[in-house]
Amino acid sequence: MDTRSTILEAAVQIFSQHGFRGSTTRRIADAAAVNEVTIFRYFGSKDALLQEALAGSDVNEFVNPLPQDPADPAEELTMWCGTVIDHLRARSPMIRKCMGELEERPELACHATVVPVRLTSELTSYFRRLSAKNPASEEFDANVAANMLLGSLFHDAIGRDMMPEIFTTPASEAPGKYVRMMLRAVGASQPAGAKTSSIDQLSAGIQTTTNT
Amino acid sequence: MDTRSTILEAAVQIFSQHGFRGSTTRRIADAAAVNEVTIFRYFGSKDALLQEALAGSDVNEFVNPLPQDPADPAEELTMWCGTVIDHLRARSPMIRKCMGELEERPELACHATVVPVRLTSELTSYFRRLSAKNPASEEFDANVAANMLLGSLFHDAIGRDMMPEIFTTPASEAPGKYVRMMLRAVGASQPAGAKTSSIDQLSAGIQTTTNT
DNA sequence: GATGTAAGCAAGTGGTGACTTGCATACATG
DNA sequence: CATGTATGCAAGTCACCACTTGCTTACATC
Repeated sequence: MDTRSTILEAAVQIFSQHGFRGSTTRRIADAAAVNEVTIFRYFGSKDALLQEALAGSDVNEFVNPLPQDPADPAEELTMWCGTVIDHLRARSPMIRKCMGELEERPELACHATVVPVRLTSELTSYFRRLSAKNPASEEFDANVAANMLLGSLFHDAIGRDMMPEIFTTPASEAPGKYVRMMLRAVGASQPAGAKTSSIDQLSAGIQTTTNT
Repeated sequence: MDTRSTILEAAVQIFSQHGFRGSTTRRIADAAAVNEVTIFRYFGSKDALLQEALAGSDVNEFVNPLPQDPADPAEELTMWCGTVIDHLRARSPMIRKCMGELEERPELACHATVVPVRLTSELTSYFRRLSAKNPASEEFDANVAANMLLGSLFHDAIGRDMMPEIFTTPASEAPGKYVRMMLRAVGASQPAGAKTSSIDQLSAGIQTTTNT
């Protein structure tokens, strides 16, 4: 592995433990097992280093799209939320640090928002598709539903190690519970083919693929 | 106002803007309009000052209990959530800073948790009471419901200024929307006396105004 | 063998931060 | 008037931090 990326990785790791002010160039150099001077030769300044490090770190992108055509929402959403919450939990120290830097260094903090923003829009449109497929179910605001579900995941991922006592559900089962609760709220607690309210089980069940 | 509390207040304010490392004794002294030395005479060290300041700060105070006997859950919860979210929003910089300090200074960060912990237990037991009063409604996990609702409030209060674009509902209407969604999830979208379970949309539709 | 490049190492510079010391001032109380 | 207390002010100490400079080592390539 080359020196440059070693330093970048070390910077991310140190930043997520100590925040900006606590990420001294010496600490980063030690973590990367390089000489402190090398950092300045490559990046010029601590600011530039951290900027590049964080910008590149969210490139460990989150990809695990929700299906285009909701078939079994409970199953699909539970899976997806499980992956999302794992992602968030793995990065919770980093996320906390970014939030703490919001006022003083917004250009760093914004790196923590790109994934959530994408997740929200993806989940919102999934809920919209779900609602379109279930026209007889109650009307609901897809964006509100998405924000609530993602809010629950955030709260769990970030809050569980700060306040373990408020979560009576074990971490592994939590996503499933959030999903089931939310599906009841939007009136889709049954698989999308079956129907809970009035008339058109058949049409929704039959109309298999619009295209993708 | 006496010097001591002036300093404590300034410390809280500076901390919520700059976090621990950014809260230099000089900055705090300037904000309090006292000499830097005075800080050390009163508190001995920066650590001790901030410890005392956060312990005494009003992040720890929230009083606005939910009614013992749920009468109109939508109304009561919306009111309560509105107050909670206002509380959180007003303190969001401070909360973010505390979360950022979790790894390095847990004894400071814990001050941000005492209110949420109390809120969760209060809301959980409200949901339990609600469920007991509505025995025919679907079973649900009161703690999960409470965590989801509070998670949504947190997400909104803390996330809205980081990612305004993901919230399509204006801040003022958000709590009401979260509450209505959650009440549908727990099968209590009607006032606690009425019932919604599977079949009786009609009764729900007809029963125009319980009161509001 | 000559040259270029990547990196280490030692030392230094200027700034800042926590905390101390010593002294001066103001005010209140006996 | 004398004494104590609360605060200000100037200066200093020691440590750390971002960043620089100058020199050296190791290796690879021509």
